[in-house]
Amino acid sequence: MIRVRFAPSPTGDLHVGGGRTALFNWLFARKFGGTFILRIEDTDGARNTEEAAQGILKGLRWMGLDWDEGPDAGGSYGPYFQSQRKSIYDAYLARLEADGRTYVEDNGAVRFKFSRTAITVNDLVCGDVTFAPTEEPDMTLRRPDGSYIFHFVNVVDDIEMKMTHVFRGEDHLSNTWKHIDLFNAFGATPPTYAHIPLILNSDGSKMSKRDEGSAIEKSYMNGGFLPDAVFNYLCMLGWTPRADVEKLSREALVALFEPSEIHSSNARFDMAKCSWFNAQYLRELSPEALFAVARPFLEKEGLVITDEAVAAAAVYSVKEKVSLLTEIPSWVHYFFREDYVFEADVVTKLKAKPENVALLQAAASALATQTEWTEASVQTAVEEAAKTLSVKPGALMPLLRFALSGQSRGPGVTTIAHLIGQASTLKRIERATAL
RNA sequence: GACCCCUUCGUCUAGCGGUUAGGACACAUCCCUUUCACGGAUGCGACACGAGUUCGAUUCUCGUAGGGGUCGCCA
Repeated sequence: MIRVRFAPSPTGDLHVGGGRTALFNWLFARKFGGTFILRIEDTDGARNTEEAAQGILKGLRWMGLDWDEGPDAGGSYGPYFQSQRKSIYDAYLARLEADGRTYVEDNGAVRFKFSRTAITVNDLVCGDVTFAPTEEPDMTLRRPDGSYIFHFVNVVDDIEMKMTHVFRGEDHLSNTWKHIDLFNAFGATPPTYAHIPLILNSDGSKMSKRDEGSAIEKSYMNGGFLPDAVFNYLCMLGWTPRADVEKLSREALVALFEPSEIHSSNARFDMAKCSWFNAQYLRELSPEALFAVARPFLEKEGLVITDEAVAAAAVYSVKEKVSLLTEIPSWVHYFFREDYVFEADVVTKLKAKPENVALLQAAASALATQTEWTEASVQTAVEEAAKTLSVKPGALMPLLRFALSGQSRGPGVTTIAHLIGQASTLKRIERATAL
């Protein structure tokens, strides 16, 4: 039975690297019917916070990485907060002490006597990596205040929680021999490791908090991304599924996941490609689904939604023009208010030719006579007006767009007119001619 | 400083001794088009360097350079 875990330390927001580590563990568990455990490594009381822990859970849930054991999920190997497992660590430390593998410093810190033998890490990604007998000082297991150090609790919990595989960042590879030394000291079999490459900034430097795309909540949840898109993109960073396309569903990704295919070289983060994935997922959303995810971003920009059907249709009309949900408000704001601002170049274009006012008034006259108000009837009215004026409809459409939206880009003019209604359409044209 | 991992277009990558070195994103051009987009087509563009091994190296070996990581009483 496969058991894997994601073991974050709640010192800050969920990082994109952590999110991907959790993602690979999750894929592995789901593919092989294993158990995905979430363990909070909060042994450093000075740096850990409850908010950070909650933030991590929130981020994981948003990404759709559900855990089978852990906080809020329970399980037979809890508690899943290391801060609540002190008695277990005390018992394990006692075993080491009984075997003469530890010694106490003057100030009370407890150290582990390394075996100082060559240790080989059999890694699913990096292959066999052998570390020569170490010359490093013995490592500390317990601080003078009685609290435990990461390496120790990490190993003890992996033994206690019966982990079979450990997918973690490559930054841990250099320390893995220490963990194996500990497993050996306990007479336990180490799990199979898979150290995944790190995610770097676009310039190749180390990605850390504050860098673009580094924080799940700030960059993605609040940045207008869809969970599926982020999930898909992160999979492509360090792993190439054997498929002929890159856009793949969660189900497909789970089915395709193969640990040995994970790359061993670091990957640079590319926000443009991540956004491209988002655009792809955005476009396949239904009007209702798109409106549901876009709504918070609309309201955040102060747009007041009075008619949900119209609002949903308005949002849907621009779905192929945006990549991120955060871009939607600027594309649809005029659907929600009459006092929209005319963009500078629009005003310029409207005033460029004196006859524009007459053209708009002619269009308004034709529009005013329509007894039913559909996209087709709007189209008909504009064509009639154009015919009367001996111009092409194409000469009228841009002007109407400027008048109805104050912008030079957007959905089809007939779509805009239909959605805002006949009265508003006529009022907006009048307002534009008065500029 | 020591040790570990890594190195194909700008980016993510395919490739597992013989290929016109393929794809995706980005970028450029064209088509479509009432705008902006979408979509379609085309183009631009890479094997870090140096030795070996071999009939033949992007591919195997070694070295160099470069990037990343670890060496905490952080995780």
